[in-house]
Amino acid sequence: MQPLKDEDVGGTGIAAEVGTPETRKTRRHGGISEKPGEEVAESAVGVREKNQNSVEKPVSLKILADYLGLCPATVSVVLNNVPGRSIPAETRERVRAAARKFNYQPSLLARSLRKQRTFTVGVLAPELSDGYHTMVMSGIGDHLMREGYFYLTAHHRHKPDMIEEYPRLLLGRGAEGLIAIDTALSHGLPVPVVAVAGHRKISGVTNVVLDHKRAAELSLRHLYQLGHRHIAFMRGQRFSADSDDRWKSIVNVAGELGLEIRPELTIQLERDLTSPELGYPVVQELLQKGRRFTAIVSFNDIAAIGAIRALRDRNLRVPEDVSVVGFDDIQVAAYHHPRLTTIRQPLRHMGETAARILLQRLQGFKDYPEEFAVPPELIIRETTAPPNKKQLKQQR
Amino acid sequence: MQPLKDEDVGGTGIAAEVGTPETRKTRRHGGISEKPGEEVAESAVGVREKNQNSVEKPVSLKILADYLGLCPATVSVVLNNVPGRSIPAETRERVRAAARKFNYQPSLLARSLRKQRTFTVGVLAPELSDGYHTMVMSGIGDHLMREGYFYLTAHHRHKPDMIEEYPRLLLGRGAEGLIAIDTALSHGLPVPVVAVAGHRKISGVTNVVLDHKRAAELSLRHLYQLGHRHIAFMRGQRFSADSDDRWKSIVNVAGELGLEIRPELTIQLERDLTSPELGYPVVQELLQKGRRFTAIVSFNDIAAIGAIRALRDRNLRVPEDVSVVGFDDIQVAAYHHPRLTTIRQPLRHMGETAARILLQRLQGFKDYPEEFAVPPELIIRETTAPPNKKQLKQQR
DNA sequence: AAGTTTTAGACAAACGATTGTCTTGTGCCC
DNA sequence: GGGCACAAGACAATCGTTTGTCTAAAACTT
Repeated sequence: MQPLKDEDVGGTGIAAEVGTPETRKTRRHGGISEKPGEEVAESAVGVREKNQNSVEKPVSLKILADYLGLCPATVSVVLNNVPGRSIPAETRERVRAAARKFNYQPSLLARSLRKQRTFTVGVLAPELSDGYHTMVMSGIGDHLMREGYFYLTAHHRHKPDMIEEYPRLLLGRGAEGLIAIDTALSHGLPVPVVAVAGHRKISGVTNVVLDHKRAAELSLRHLYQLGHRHIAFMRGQRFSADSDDRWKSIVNVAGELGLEIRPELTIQLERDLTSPELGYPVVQELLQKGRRFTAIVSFNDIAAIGAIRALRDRNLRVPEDVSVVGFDDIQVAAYHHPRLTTIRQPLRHMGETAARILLQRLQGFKDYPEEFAVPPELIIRETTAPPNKKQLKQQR
Repeated sequence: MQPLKDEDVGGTGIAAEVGTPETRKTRRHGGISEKPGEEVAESAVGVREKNQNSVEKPVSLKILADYLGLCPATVSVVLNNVPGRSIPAETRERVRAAARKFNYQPSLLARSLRKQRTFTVGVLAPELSDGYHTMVMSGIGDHLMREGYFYLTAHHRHKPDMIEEYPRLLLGRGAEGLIAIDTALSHGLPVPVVAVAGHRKISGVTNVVLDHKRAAELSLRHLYQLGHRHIAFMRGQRFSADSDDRWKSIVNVAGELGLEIRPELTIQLERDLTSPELGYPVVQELLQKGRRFTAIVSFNDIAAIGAIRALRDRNLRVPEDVSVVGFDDIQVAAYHHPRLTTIRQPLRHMGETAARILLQRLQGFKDYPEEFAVPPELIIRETTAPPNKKQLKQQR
């Protein structure tokens, strides 16, 4: 940091002539001592405010400028390397040294206000605590932070009034764009929006979705090839944006394969749960009613785990008596007993994709796709096997 | 609320004469049509910017003021119900009606700059995707949103330079306080900080921690009472803030019970994983080395699930041959097979507590505790049972 | 009728940056 | 030595609010 000393000397020579000396004399130094050697004294407030250690209260541009005997604009110009301005290298270095010395951090708030850019986006999700949203958020967070963006999170628990209100609040907070996870937006917004697992087509909203057709093909073909013909299906909750698309694809593919979808073997999930309890009572009920089936296509892994528990509790073995296919491939799926056969949604990847598309749109990229489909993957583990002859015989 | 009506009546009579009509006429209307009935016409830009539907570009205070023929300050005063200002009820209503009509949303950015209050806090976590942080975040998010705060999230993957850098960035973004989850802060900050599962004592940082002593008592007593004497222990990863405290408590309680902690039965977790893979290879190794034990005290549920898988893969039954106690009580714990006996950490509650304490401190509450311990709970399920005689006999 | 109080707002100065325009002094050229 | 270009930075407006002060007119007082 010796340059500081040199500059002080040189600076004195030059700067003494710049502006009226009076101007400089009359400038106050905003609380920062001007003698280079002298450190800023901690105000001895005694017991109060003991938590103000290690990082000092932020220094503003103005204070820095006063200290340097420059005007704030010049300091700003130097620190931002604004092109087309002539500032001598010596002054530049002097400014940068001071900025380092006082650990100057520009107020992003003020800068955002001025530039009308916040480098902040809003993320809207129904919940924070379950695996699905969490993985997507993780992908989103990774990408955004890598690109120097921050994000505000809000969750709405599927309540329509909050789904209506939070986007507005987030925009008021300066969010330049929004990512909505599994959220039924009812209309567009004045900023770019990317929806993950959004089902509706809304102008201005890019949908990042799973390729549900392919997913249905993977799971149904798998069961079909194993020999299953009597399959129970779970439909997702109505509030879940994916439910409809996924169901349509299943119906579609079942038709192609010549598989029958029986109403009495179709479970409609209703409860807003993120624990296996979601799948337990509904399968239990199916069994109590004496329904016969050799496989279950679950809406997700969590429900599949609940379903398996319900089967076990009725002394049915998985996969010997009943096969189960999950959906999502959450982390515990591979460590469940038995290991879960499932359709992997590349959730983290979907989150990253959503973030990437949003940032592209923020950078003025106009030619964005209306929909972006991500391919699923069939992960065959231990919960699927050929149907049990005995079970089959009992049917019909 | 009837008083309001009275004012309306009284106000009308007074306010009709106020202000020169000329003043109001000559003001321009800043692009907003002045005829109350006439809606703002969508500028017909054709193909471009089709995403600007439903919510218009934000209207500023100035535009609203111009439209009303008032000055921005007055409008602000009305909308914020600033006390001690005399504005007739008629004008107030006129202002509010206009605000509703144009869906005025104050710029929180500008307001924050002016008031030096952002109602935003920063949340710092190692990861976003695992159950622990997710549950804590969920509690934090709930409380903050309930109180009208927003939060910025950052994750650092335990990298020290990021742990150093992000707090600064978050403060630059206007965070008024910080909640650090499982993060090894090295020093205080110029704002209130609450650490969840932080281990160090740092002035200005309130620690919200689990009562580890109690947790160790619950799990060890339980195993002890069942008859276990040869217990394997997992120590958490060194980067995990909880590891040390938890281990010390275990050592402590083991001493009180007269239980021996054998180095050859102690597993040191090293890998930075959030999947059951964390616990699989380490237990596998223990078994390969031929170590004898009748119970495992796992560092967390995820690792416990991996451990159980490793035991099974060596044809050891849980709990008949080996008992396993987890930690955390994550959602799948109750639905694992067998259902996991574990120590429940009230994670969501801890998150809420952290948020609550932070907000209290932000509101100037000085007398905050340095540490806040939350009691754990023993959840006995199916992975613990009395030790197997045969296993016992083989020992020693 | 003059003085005082109250009312209804306007005015202007912040908050902390960025950026287009102006000023002043210096160096250079012929 | 007069004109010109350029260097170095000051100045001022701006982003959208909030808030303390000020003013003109009206209303009340005696």
